[in-house]
Amino acid sequence: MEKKVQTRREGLPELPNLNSRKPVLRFAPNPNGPLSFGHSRGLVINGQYAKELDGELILRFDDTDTTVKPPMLEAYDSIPKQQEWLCGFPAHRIVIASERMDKYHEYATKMLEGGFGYVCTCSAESFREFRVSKQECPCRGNSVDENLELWRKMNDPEGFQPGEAVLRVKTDMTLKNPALRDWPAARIQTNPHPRVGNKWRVWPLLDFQSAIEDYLQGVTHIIRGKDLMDSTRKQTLLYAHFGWDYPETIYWGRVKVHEFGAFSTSQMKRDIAEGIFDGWDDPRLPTLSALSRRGIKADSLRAFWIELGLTQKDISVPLSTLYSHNTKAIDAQAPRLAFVRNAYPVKLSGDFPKTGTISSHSDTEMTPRQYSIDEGVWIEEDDSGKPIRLKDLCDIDSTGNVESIDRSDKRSVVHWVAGGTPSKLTIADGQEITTVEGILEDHNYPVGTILQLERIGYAIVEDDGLLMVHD
RNA sequence: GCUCGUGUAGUGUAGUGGCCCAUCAUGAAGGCCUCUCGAGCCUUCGACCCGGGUUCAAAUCCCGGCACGAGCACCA
Repeated sequence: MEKKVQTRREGLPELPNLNSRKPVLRFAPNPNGPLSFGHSRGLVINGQYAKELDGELILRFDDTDTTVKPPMLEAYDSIPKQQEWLCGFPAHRIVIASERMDKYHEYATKMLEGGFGYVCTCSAESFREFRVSKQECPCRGNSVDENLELWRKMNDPEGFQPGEAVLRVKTDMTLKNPALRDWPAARIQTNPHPRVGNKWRVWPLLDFQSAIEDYLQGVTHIIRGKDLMDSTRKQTLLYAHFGWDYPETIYWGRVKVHEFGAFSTSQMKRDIAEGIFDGWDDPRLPTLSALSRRGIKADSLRAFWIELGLTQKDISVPLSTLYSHNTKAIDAQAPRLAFVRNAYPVKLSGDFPKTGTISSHSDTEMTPRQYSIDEGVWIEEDDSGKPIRLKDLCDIDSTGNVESIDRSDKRSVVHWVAGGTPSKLTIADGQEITTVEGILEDHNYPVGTILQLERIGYAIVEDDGLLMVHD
């Protein structure tokens, strides 16, 4: 009897409702800081579809909140670079919401003129009561002219102040889902925007800004977290008012990575300012710059997210899954080198080859390492005091007497360094960071080379030592 | 509380009524190879949340539980 072979879908699922179009996708981060691991999912998935289906990827800066999540100017430069690093191609279009404010105002006005939006002067608290009790608020009955006048007052510095008025989309106060009842579309913010200053006073909220921009850009497919499901429903109601068709929408569930605790961009920003972390690329942080510095390849992140796919399940994955992809990406190019932790000197006596070469990689062609032994070698303290085999050299007893050149028994094989240079290995393990002193075999590899430290794991060469990549 | 969503091996994932006593990866255990606790190769372990129903046939459809998650912001 033959074993039945099953066909298994590889890669991302087919994009629904494509109808032989070229898809237009978008990824819309808030530029209140550089990109993190969490953002990489949106970038990888949207980017991958755009690439595979010869479509377009729009990188959009959703920077319409100057109060809670004020934009960070450097992020407008760093995000496109990181996007290109991660996706392997630059975004086809870059859209900056704060530069598109005239459009959002235009459509806000159209909404008021069309009678499906209104300016609400209720307080947030009293509107919450209306929402819960399914009652219409008094402002809902404003005439178009009244609304246009109130809208003018929202935009007038002499008029409403922040919190005194908000623009709402008229849906239906009796909708089953409370989140959808006459949702807010824009509010007044007087903090200056780092890019456009005080040019605008009324700023759209995400659901309105994103909905209008997706329409203007011709987005065909929106792929995003399922926490935004209600956003889709709100925006669909707005699209219906305008007579537009909402893009096809796909969701993914929440991903928790155990090793990355709860990091938020704003919290990281505070902690860096306070000196708890060295910078955005501190190896303890889950930012893309930190991951890249730690030797995680863009290919590995792509493979990781594509493997997780697009299910709506909330999942929890260990970082070792990402590391396993990364090992495949780096192993063939990682020269082997010895780093002796807590170096312990051993004086060798007897006959052994004082100079020679050792392979740098058992599976690939790579320039071999050369060694030259004066009178002794360094081994790890943990390996001392017992008969051992110095890898690729000889068997010795606990005192350093050479017993055999060929491997004579099953004693453990340990790595060693002749000469070498004091160095340190930095290991970031979640929030913990430790440094191990040791002796590193001499080498000429430039900064950025990923090595495999024998019996330890992969590490990347930095200016002032080694940074652990992973086991 | 209301609303929405999800439940396949330890962790992820394939599977949309029969090809499934369920795929692949990772993990764990063992072996081979290799003078690394690396890579590669081989073997083994291990799952359809529970209860009903529809059907000749259900992981797949329906109903009810249960569990978990998210939304109900003048954040994104």
